Amino acid sequence: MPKRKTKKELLLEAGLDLFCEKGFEKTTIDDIIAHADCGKGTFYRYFENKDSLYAELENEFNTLFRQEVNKNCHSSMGLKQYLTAALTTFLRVFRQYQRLGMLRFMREQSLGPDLRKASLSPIMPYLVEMRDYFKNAISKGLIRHINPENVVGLIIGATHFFLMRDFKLELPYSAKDIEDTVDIIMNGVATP
Amino acid sequence: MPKRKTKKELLLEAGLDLFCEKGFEKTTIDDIIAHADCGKGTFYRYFENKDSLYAELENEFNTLFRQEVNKNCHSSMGLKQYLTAALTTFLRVFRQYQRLGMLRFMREQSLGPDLRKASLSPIMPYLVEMRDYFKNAISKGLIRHINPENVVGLIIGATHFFLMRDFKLELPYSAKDIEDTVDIIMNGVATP
Amino acid sequence: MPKRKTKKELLLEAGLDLFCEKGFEKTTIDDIIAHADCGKGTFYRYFENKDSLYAELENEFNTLFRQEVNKNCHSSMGLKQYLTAALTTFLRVFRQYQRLGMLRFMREQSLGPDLRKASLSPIMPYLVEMRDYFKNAISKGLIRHINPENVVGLIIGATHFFLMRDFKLELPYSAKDIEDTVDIIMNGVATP
Amino acid sequence: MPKRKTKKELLLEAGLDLFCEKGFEKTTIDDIIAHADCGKGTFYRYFENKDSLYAELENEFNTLFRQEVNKNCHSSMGLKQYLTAALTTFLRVFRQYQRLGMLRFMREQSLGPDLRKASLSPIMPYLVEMRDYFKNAISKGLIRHINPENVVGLIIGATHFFLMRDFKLELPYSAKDIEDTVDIIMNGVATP
DNA sequence: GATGAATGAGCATTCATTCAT
DNA sequence: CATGAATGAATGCTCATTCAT
Repeated sequence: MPKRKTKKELLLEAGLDLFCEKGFEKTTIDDIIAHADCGKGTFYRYFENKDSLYAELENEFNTLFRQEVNKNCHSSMGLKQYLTAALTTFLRVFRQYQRLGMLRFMREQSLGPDLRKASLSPIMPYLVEMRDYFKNAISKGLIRHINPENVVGLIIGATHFFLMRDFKLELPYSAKDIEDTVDIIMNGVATP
Repeated sequence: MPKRKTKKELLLEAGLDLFCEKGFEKTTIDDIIAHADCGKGTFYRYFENKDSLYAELENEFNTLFRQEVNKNCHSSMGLKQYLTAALTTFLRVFRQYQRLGMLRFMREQSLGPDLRKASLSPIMPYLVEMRDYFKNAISKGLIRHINPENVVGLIIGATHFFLMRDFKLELPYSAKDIEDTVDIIMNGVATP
Repeated sequence: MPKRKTKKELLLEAGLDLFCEKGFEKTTIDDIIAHADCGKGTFYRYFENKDSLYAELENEFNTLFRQEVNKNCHSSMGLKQYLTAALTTFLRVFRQYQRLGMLRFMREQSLGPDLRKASLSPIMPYLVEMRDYFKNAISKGLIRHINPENVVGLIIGATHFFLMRDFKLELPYSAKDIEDTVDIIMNGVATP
Repeated sequence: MPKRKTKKELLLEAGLDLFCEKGFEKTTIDDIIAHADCGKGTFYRYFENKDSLYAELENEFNTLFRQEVNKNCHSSMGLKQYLTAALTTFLRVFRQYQRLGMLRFMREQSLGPDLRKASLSPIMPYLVEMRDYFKNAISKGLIRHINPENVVGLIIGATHFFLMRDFKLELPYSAKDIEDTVDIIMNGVATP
């Protein structure tokens, strides 16, 4: 028995749809309530304003992201396995909840420096964990002496590249692309 | 003898400053003319609207980007040299004209799919050239058989990562970071 | 118990008053809302723009005009009676709802040919009916063989003259004027 | 040898063209100078503002009107001849200089009562003369005892009707229409 | 004379927010 | 709980007018 959606859920969904479709700034509250098929007063019953609806959407995303990373990336994994898991998870979460991921991405561009830093904080722990994985791998002799942050950078960067290429050119990434990327990061491109 | 700036130049500068400071949507034309110290009519003498001022700024950026890439990255370069030149140039252009670079980046998030594709086109030639460089390098036996697009992806991705880290956390990249990144792409992280 | 006027009614009235007083073009929406004592948003809740408020006023006028003509002019009337009824009705409607009548008149001068033709269409049926009355009167031998359209022309023309004289010189027409005019149309000015 | 048009003449012509095409209010000074192919300063050298350009156009029209009436309508004429001449002249002047005639007509609708009266004054002398012709005709026994103003009214009204029908429906009047109208005014429509 | 860059008052329109029902 | 009429500050844009060259 599919539970009937509450007005609040309808509004959140409408906000997500419209923010993604037309951008945050260009979406009006009138748009949202029309999409959610409810009155203006109802919007203000559940949300203080557009920003606060956005904040709730972002919370949802952060929760999902955390769950997925916890489930898939462990410090006990081998290097190749870990790299693959991290890249795969990042890509999957951003794609599976694509609209939320994009939304977060778009939104934070228009914030001032302080808000921008704040918006990073729920993501940071995972990046720190990742860095620690590589730091650890260096001390174990699994990888060469390289600033571990730059390894993280390549993974994040590759994620960004694949998503952007998909977003802008509608060219989705394949399993082979991930494999290739992990291969480059592990072994480099140069012929031995 | 410092040439007196024209009203149009003042407006372009004001637009750039403010778009970067407060975002495109939140910058009003009143803001721009106050910053440029001129009347409202003057704005509309030179620009049809805010979008058209933005478009001129973007043209400026594309021109600068093209010039820098042409000057610094040549197909005759060796692999290491090329990777370093590409990464350095990308980073420098985006940073030197940082506000323009960021602006372009921010702005395109709020466009529909078609405009998004269009906004890519002036950048594409350089990405294609880069891919061709790697394709060529494979046939010469300089690098292993890897989809050259994924190599491009790592360079673009790394650029993005360094800029974002700077933008969001105010942690600028160093020459060592670039060296590290080139090293990883060439030789991989794994111990031999 | 005088029913309270709705905001929309107040706006329509204010529009009518002001269009007549200062002309359509010179009346601003600020004028209208000040006159109607309501906020700017309220105007845009009920009307898309000034033109659409005007269109509603014109509809009102056309409805009133139709009702009056239907009530007062019948094909069964004798010639003198019909001429008097037509002239009287036209004059009364335009005067009773004087401001609306004048307004329509003023407004249509500034329209392009197509809109001008369109603006005629709700009036045309009554002119056609009138022409048919005279056509019929000719075949019955009541009036001489004269292009019936020219008879209609004289009635419309006389209406226009009386209204303009009133409007411009503040010299209203009298019952005697109507009688005279009907007399001329029936019997001519020449001595027998 | 066709003299080259002066800038002022070009501006007057442009004003006339555009006022007629788009109405007085909707014509901007920018439109006018573009049409006349001259600079903005030049407009203000010759005219104080749009109204003063209009006033010059109206003067032109009044002069033409006066000349034509003086040439064609004389108190020595017989009744039929006079009626025909008056109607013909009015129609011809308004049509021949159609745009000027229409323009005057359109413009005066948007004036306040005082300006409206003022705008009548250059026309009034001819209407007064006409009334005097009929007053005189009554005393000579040429026409019946009828308020002469109402006869004038029918002539002016018929003029208006023919011009409006042409303007709105693009149905121009014929010589037969004029003949008919004169016939009605002289002899009435009723069968003897 | 002729020009057009610069101006800003004025106007239409949008949209977040409030509040009585 | 839910609604939507009412609001007005904020914003984009137009256009008559001025004035230095």
